[in-house]
Amino acid sequence: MSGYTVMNMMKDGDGKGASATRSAYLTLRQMILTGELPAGEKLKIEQLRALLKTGASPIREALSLLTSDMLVERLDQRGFRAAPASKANFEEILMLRCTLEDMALRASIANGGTAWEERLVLCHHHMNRARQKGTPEFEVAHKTFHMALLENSGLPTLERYCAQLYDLNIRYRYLAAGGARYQKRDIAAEHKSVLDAALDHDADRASDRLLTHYRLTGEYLGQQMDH
Amino acid sequence: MSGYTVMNMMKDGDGKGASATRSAYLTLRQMILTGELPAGEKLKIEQLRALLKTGASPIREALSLLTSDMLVERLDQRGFRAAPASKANFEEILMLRCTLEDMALRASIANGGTAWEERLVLCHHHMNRARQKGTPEFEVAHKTFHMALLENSGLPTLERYCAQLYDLNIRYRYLAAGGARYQKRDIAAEHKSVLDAALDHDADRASDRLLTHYRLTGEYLGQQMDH
DNA sequence: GTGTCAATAAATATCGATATTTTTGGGAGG
DNA sequence: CCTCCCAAAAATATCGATATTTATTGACAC
Repeated sequence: MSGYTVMNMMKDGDGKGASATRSAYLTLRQMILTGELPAGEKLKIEQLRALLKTGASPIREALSLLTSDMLVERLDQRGFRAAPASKANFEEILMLRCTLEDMALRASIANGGTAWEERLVLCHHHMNRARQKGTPEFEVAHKTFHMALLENSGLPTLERYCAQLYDLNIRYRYLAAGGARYQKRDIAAEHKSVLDAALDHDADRASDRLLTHYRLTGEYLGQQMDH
Repeated sequence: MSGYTVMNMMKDGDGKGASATRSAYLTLRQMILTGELPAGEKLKIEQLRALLKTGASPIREALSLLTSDMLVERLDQRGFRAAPASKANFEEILMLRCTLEDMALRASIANGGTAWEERLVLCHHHMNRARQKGTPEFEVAHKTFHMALLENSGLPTLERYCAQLYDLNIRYRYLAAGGARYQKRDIAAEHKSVLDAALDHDADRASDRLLTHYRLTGEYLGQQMDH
């Protein structure tokens, strides 16, 4: 799954050796997710070209790709802007996540398999380790764990939607709280209970724990957004 | 909602007066949906550039945009290809459509409103009229009607997913049957019963009729795909 | 035969310059 | 004082050429 050679290592990762388009895509994506490029802001090609030190073509292409992720809007002949944010949008995303992840998680559990279970355990372990290391590492591990829960569903389109919605939700975490500040809740315990239920093949319990996890976070963020 | 002037009329429609990117986007999209560009086929820039008589930049950007619709895959540093098709993908799409359209339709009905109901009646009428006119007109009107059912949900992200999945499904209609050939079923009656249930604010009945409509079509197409 | 490697051919990706379009701002006319 | 319209400025969109990268081919060694 991750057999790197010196040569193709240049094309993965965070984009240092990748194509200019991919590099720009990853950078801009991060900037929008973290709010460094605020919601609704006009994205001027020239400005971004200077910022990323690359030509206009990679920028334009990256912005077109970000349209897939609903992080950028394209206004024909009038350039691009960072997708606007609103509480209504936030709540829609939360609702969709609950519906779609429920479906994906149940399918994953139904498919089962030891390979998947082991991957799950490993991702969970990595996530806990990453908590000590720092925020960016934890963010990555957190997403990996959540996606691993769903990635046994055999439903790639559904998984894609879930990944998209996950990112959109992260964006609201930054917009609302200015970062990945967590609350008093015992997030680790919530994750553990989802993991345990999944390993027990208890779809109802796993789904319930997962959705509760999302709804609690959603409630917290919703409050933050009201100031 | 559709206040045209001579000036901005140039930027809508099928792309004659629109930007080269938009024009290329619409053309390529149609070609992929109808199978003129077969599933899985390599999409060479030079070849498309010659075909659409435009530069490489609009082509590349259009292909990047088609990535949003899951109609094109991007292989970093190796160009683009039309998204592959499979029966598994077809069935996933059918399943997702049923789940998501059910949700959207119920939300639309819950919101209600005479404006929406009138729009529905009108779209249904246009669709019936278009049946006489010919296939392309009917295709447009058919999609418009189906989307109108959902476009009162107040859930734009969900609507977007539904529209995407609708297109992906259309593609399988062309792949399986070589066109919009309909079967012996009385499609018109199926549409009418969805419309009536929606106008009655009977969400359960409307959803049942709509999903039955999809599943019957899905069954038929599934058979076609087995040869 | 068969596999490897280098040279060649093909295709992609990117740049820099230019054409087009939208936006802005400052009068003239009402 | 407000509105409309035209010119200037800014920004987008597009082109054509070039640099990079990947795919292909054929010779050579094993």
